Amino acid sequence: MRILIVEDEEHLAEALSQILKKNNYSVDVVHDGEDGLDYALSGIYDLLLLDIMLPGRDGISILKKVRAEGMAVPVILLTAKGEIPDKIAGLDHGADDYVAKPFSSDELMARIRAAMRRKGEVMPEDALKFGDLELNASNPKLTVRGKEIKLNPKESELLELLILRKQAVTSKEQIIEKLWGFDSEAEHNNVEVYVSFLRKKLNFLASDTRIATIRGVGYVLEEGKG
Amino acid sequence: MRILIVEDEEHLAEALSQILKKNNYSVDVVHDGEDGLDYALSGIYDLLLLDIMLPGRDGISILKKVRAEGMAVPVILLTAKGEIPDKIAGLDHGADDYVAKPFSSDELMARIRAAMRRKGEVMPEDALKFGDLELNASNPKLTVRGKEIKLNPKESELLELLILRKQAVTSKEQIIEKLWGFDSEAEHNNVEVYVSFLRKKLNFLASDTRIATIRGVGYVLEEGKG
DNA sequence: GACGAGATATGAGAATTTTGATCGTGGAAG
DNA sequence: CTTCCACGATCAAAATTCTCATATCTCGTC
Repeated sequence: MRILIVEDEEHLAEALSQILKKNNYSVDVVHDGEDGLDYALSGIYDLLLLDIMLPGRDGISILKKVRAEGMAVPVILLTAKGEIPDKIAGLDHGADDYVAKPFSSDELMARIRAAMRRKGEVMPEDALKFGDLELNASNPKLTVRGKEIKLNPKESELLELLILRKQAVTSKEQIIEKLWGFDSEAEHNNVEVYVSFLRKKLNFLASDTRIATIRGVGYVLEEGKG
Repeated sequence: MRILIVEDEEHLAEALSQILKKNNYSVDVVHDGEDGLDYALSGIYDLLLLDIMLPGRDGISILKKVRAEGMAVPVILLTAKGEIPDKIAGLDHGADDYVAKPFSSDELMARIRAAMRRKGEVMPEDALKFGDLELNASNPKLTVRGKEIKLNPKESELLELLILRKQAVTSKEQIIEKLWGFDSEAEHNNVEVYVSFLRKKLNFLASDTRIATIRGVGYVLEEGKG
């Protein structure tokens, strides 16, 4: 995945580059609009990150040219506060999203993923499996040998976490961080409640897989009967 | 709020500094352990962000010295992956938290807020006010001239957003970003529903303040009768 | 083996959030 | 001045999440 950043503020460009590299993207940075257009038209990028205000040629102009060339590459515009009117113009010209400065790296990453997703360049998530379980996380439901049942979001996230961690025991703290965010004041009992919900559904599906309690430690998925 | 970063990796230090400044903290950066200790002991910082691996003097050593001086300043340790054992040692020596690299800016900010909260050096959030409204966001309730009513979390976040933005019109998109996260697929109608909830409560409180609809644009708070 | 403390499980109900349907309204188009 | 339609408001019901009380289990201790 290769991303082009066109941004004249050196500091911001550097910060962006760092963030993206940390997330395993290849990054090229260009500081002015004319160069930006040249790079953009090269066609080697999987996503363009364009500042709107730029020396030489503004981001929207780059966007227009790129689209005029028939390129479908996802584009995210960076806008300073108070540039909201530009937002509309940008989206009209085929931007996939805009991000208002200042933004968090999480936000940026999520928007990048979202933009790529929208373009159909999806990262094909394989169904999550463990033993006889098959979890469809996007439209949460759980299947065991053909029989299926709907999960609600929290149940789904919990099961996903347990499946991803395989044999590793997952502590309640870890579960709380994932499901409620580490800031939260969620109680241990909340975890117990959702474990209980899941067990009920596993039972309904007559699954061989169980959620085992490791007293004082956490929970693990276990296959086969005990 | 003044924060000291002791981190030898220039890039990371710069990124951290950016993030913190964006969040309205004053930041000083030091790249080596000995200097770090000197700065830390100056006592002017509200929080220390210490890398564990450092040239000169490691983060845990700095932490120990600081605590030995009787300083209660919140400390967050930065650890590389696989330094988990250090984590325990650090927490034993009086660190308030540790953050494993790589981390998101959101995570860092949240941990910083949490660390400060824990130390009781709370940012005394002045009650949010607008016109005759007084919003207590932590234990969500809304007061108008003595009369008060409980808000649920989403109502409170919505009103908080509207108050913080004062005269500025807030779009539904912005509201969705704040209340549900911009990743979400929440509908515009969700916003309308919560606006409706709030209006009902404003009405109940006989407030002079109204949530005005700017058709096609968003919502604003307005004081006084029309 | 009996006992007690802490940890875990579960059911029921309350609170909150989300969905869907329906009704109203402002403003552009004619 | 009408008509029409996208946008917005509201209500009721469904779904989900959270809370609380109570039951059960595990393990160390006597």
